[in-house]
Amino acid sequence: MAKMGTGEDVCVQVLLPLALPMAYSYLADVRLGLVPGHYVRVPLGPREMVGVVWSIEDDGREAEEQPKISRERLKYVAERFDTPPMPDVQRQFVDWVAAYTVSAPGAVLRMCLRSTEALSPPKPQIGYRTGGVEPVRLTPQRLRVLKAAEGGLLWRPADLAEMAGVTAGVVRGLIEAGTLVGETLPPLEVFEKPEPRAHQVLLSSEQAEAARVLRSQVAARKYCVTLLDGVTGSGKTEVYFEAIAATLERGKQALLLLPEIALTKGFLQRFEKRFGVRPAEWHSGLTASARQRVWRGIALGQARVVVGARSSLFLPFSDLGLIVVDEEHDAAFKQEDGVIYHARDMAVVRGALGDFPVVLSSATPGLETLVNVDSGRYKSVQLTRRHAGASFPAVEIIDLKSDGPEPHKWIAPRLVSAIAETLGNGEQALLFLNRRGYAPLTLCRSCGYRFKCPDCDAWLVEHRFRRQLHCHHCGFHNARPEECPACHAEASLVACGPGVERIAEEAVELFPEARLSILSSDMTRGRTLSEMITDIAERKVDLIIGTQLVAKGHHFPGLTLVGVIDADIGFGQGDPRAAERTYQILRQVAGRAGREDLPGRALLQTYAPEHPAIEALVKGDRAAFYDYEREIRDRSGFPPFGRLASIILSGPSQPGVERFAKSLARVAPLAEGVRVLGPAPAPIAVIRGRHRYRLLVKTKRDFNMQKYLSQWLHPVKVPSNLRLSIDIDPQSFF
DNA sequence: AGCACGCCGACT
DNA sequence: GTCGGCGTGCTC
Repeated sequence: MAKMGTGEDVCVQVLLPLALPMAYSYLADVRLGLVPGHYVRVPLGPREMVGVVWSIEDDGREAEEQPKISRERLKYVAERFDTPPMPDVQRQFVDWVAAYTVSAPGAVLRMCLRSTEALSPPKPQIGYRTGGVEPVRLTPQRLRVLKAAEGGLLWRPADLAEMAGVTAGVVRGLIEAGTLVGETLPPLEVFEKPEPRAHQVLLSSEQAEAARVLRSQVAARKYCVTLLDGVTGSGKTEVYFEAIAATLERGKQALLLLPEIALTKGFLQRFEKRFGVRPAEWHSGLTASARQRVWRGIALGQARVVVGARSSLFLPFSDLGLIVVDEEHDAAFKQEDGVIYHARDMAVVRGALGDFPVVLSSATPGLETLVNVDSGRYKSVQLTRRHAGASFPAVEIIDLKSDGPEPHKWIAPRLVSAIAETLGNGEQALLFLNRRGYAPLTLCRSCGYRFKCPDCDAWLVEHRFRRQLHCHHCGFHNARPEECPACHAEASLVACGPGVERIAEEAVELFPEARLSILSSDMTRGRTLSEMITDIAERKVDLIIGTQLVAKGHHFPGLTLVGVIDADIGFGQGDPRAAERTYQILRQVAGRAGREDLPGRALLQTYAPEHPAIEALVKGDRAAFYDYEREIRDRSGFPPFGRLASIILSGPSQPGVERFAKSLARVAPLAEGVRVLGPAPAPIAVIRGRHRYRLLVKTKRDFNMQKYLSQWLHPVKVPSNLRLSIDIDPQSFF
């Protein structure tokens, strides 16, 4: 339906949600009234696609992106959507993130267009009720449908079919026969406005002061970043809820970012209790229709508060006025594939572009954040006291070198007696081990064969409940064989090391009467997880065995003892970040104990009691740990005192990837204060059959990493069977 | 990201 | 002889 190019057409540059190097030019009738930000449907090769108008030629002068083909050959914009245009600030954000992460703007735009169906108004739903003509034939199935539909209410066909236990065809037949009559249903589920003063809780004086600071920042409507730095159980949530309330009072939208795993029913209920309505939710588990509803609600400004995982940064907020990043240190904020970004850092950028405050909340802030506080870039408010005067649990060490359990056991005698004592008092105990499954490695005693994933460079983890061996890096799993696949010896396979299932097995032997619950992401799915958490909170469980999952802010009032099975996971590889991670998670887990009037204690099993992270936990001296960590990073030039980028190459053949990685390293430009390390096999050298090599670029703090990388990589032709991805600010330093 | 085009092996 | 495997390259 191409029209003739007349003077009535404008040339617009449309960014498409594809990893293309630039926006494409199209013609559009001036009467379409296109402005930058409009969502449009445009032809692309044999198909059509939704994109966003990025710029428009202004009176005679072309926009900076020149079309490479002549104006006569340009195609026409097919449709303009009536959805409000993407705000300028979001387009700036897309460009900024693309430039920072060295990725194509279109690849970032793709994250903004996760629900293209949401661009059109939802089509009205038809509900059906009884009351039409008598059917000619009344089969038993038809009768069941009519019985289900009686009462005069309107039902959707799919629901009717399900209620009557018949197929959709039976319902359709009755509709066609005119027995069921249809009416348009009122649009369901509009977003109710959260009420800032629905239910204010009584804040402690310390909380009130912190809330006052945050409220005044919201009132100032200026960009600033504030670390809400409070020990576990000090009530940070109530404080940032006040900042959200203040934002709502000023008619702005608020975004609360949580690590995906913390987006629980419990948390949403807590929000609902405070604000009277449920917030809009955004995470990977949403259905297509929920996604559509939320996206549209945000674009139209109906949804006022969004609680979401990292991808919610790219939602089309019409009037965003605050971002809160809870558990800001959490590694889950790092997006590891596609456009690689850190949601906490990008939230700060979004705040700067939108000129509004950003709140980072944590009991164990990232070192980067603390250094930004030191330098005055970020402000900080502190909460030092726990609820109702509860103190941080006493942390004690069990030195596994001298006081460890007997061979093939994992719970040391002192921990066993502490658990017995706790359970005897009618209190709850938690055993923490950040390893899923039964055993992280299975080997053959007679020939030494080790079970390894065929597609990854990783041991297979035994899951004894399922009688399977699993790869935790890809979906691979198989049944656990009875005999060794290499030497065929029978009954020679041994499980090495513990996972949570194995700890549970030992705990059952030790405490047969205790009611036990395993909390691990692969054993608890969806609703069951929240049910299990509720069971624990209601004290239907005595002993909890859990992975990382248990560390995330759940409130268990009866829990007074935390035992850490292996406090050393993460040390030893020499990666400075690993020590920080271990410190953060142990501190969080230990903080689960004794939140109310009951004092708590934490026992850490370790081979390295002298490690600064362990010592800091015992002494309760957070500053000592961060001082140590700051010193190490400063001396070695690691972030935040230097910059890092990693270049990951992956491909089907190991020699091919290695050869290209080496050739890439050879052409790295020389520059003052830049070191290119590697290539070395990436931390997990093979994933899903793809071999991975990694180059690490380490520079001084004030260095334009993106410019350097572009100069280096732009002229390079990457073989088409290899993939090159860039990770700016990688989490792991080795 | 799709989707077409194109150049090689095994099938009715 | 064709069907179809997925490598390669283009899309305003």
